[in-house]
Amino acid sequence: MSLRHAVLGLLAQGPASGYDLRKTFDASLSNVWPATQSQLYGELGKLADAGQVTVAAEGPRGRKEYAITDAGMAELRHWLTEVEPERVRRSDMLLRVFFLGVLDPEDAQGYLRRQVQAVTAQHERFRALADVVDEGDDSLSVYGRIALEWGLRFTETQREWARWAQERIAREATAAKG
Amino acid sequence: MSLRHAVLGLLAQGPASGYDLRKTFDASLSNVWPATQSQLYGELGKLADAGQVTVAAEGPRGRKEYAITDAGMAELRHWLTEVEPERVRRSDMLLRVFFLGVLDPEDAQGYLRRQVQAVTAQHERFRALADVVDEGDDSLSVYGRIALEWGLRFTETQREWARWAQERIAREATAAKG
DNA sequence: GTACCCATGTAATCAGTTACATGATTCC
DNA sequence: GGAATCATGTAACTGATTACATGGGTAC
Repeated sequence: MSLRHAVLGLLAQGPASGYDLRKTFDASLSNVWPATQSQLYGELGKLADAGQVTVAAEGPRGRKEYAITDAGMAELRHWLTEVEPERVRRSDMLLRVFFLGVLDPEDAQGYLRRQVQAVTAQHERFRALADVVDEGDDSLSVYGRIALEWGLRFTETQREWARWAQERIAREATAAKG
Repeated sequence: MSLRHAVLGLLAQGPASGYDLRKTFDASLSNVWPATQSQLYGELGKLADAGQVTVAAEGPRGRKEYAITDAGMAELRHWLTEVEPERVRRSDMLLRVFFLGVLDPEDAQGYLRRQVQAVTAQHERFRALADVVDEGDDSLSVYGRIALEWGLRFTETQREWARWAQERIAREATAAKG
């Protein structure tokens, strides 16, 4: 049910069309909540039916500009302050870790080595993004920067963990041989 | 498509029934890949149709014990070594952060304070789990412990981040007033 | 006039959740 | 005999992904 709130949150910053929202999603929200074009248009329709957004203006090429209503703002605030975030997060990266025992130790270490590389690359992408976001002073930039800081710290932690895990498996393998 | 591989991974440790798998999921895999009973039985049926598992034995009460086949092991190894894990992870906790600007600073800080509490509680649960897992010496315990270490480090990082974010918002609010 | 971007929508499919439905066996 | 546990399955619904389909406006 979070896509609905993501849309409300973006419309709380100002009116926008489905097309505008898609670009904002791709640019800033895609790291925490990806959404496809068809999902967005569908959700806007449902929100309009529920009275949480309205078509504020129509433009060329059938463009519909949506605005959040009072009911929509109330729902957004409710979600922000009263609804507890999901604590379980699916991770197929960690799921694989449970089963590394079916590989020989070299391949298990290879898996973790690739994770170090991948997460390092992602850290660099976040770093580059931070430079851009630091320019902005709108609400989405200010709080987007805080979310991005999470990404920077998270990728750093994950890199250290993957290195630690690699070593632990190496020691495990040596102990088994000797 | 990861549930399929989670099931293969568990059956790689030894034969089991759908009922057994459900218990193992609840006990160890639920933190990285939750699955419901109905999903499990459905997936076992599909895997059997695909020839990646077989019914190795039947027991009382209609119990079917499944075993992984060579084709299933090949698929599992392929998934572990060749398929890149998803890098995007949905987080409604972080999604909310983007929109904290619609709240007044006190409520925004309240949100982050609650996250500190929630993640601290989860850290403690992981710590308790670690004591239990450290006892086991089977493959799932050894690698499960490595996954758990990720959880311990991740929750620690998240707690520090949430504290930092709280302070940053406090400073932001003071600067806006002054 | 043609290529590119703006702009919206539908259909099919898949994964995951919740609820329902049923019955056998074991323990006391 | 009754409760708890073992054990499997189906149905309805929701959310997300992929692909398809269409057409208007703008810049050159």
